[in-house]
Amino acid sequence: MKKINMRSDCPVSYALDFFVDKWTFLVIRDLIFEDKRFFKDFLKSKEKIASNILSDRLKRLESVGVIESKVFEQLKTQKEYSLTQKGKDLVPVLIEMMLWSAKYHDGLALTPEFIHKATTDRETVIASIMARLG
Amino acid sequence: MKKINMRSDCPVSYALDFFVDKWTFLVIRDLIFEDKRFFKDFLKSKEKIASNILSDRLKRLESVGVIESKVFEQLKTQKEYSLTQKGKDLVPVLIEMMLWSAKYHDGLALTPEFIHKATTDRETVIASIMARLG
DNA sequence: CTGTATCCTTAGGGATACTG
DNA sequence: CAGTATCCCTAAGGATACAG
Repeated sequence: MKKINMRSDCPVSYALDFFVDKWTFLVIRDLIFEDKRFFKDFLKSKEKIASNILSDRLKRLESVGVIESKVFEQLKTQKEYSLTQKGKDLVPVLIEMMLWSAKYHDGLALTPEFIHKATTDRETVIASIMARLG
Repeated sequence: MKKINMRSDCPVSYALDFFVDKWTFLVIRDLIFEDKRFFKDFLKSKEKIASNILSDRLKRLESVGVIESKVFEQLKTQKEYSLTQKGKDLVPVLIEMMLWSAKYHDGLALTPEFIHKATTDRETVIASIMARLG
């Protein structure tokens, strides 16, 4: 499992050490915006994560307390993943990343409505996402 | 030079493709919070970036329009690096990363005052950083 | 379906010597 | 001092087969 080496006490560096890889944040994105909960759901994301990598990242995210998993009651062979509070608190980071990307690159999958709303009424947008996540 | 492969039209993925490496964001951090401007300044940051990597990242950041460089008039052998608007617009992303890190990890180099101020009066904090950057 | 294991390739990056 | 070039090593991660 990918392990974290803390390079300094800088809070930026700390965050980077956590998510500087190609996949961690995409799994979190899927949990926040795509309502994905099962292994197979994450596998289907358009960036095409390999199953071994997904397995590794889910384990690591759980080990650092960003997600949690429980047996899915309707079908005991499946595990259901969800965000912890620590994970939900990444919403503002995601939002800022998205707004920056949208500002400087055309053709990304973001509606003008969302961009406008998130820019002018950021707190409300974040609050409503948080509410949806429970 | 490290090249960017865009994996999808997702704005999160887009941002990740840009800064998913150990150094890019630290260079930006140094420009925003440490007022570093010269090659040797970045070399001195506590995470100890190697000169070849720094060289690569500065070139790439300039090529994607996040920083710009100009000959330093007082000493023509030096180049002075600074953030473009696109670079300055990363301030909110940095701030959110820092707050998340501070919330979930003790001992990071952030004052409680800053954390409090940035949490309760985010817009003002961002505005004052932006103002300082010019 | 949920993962795990294996194999293999490549990219990232550390160390360091070097040039203008 | 500002960078560049080289060498080399390791870790990240694709492909894929497989197990419960």
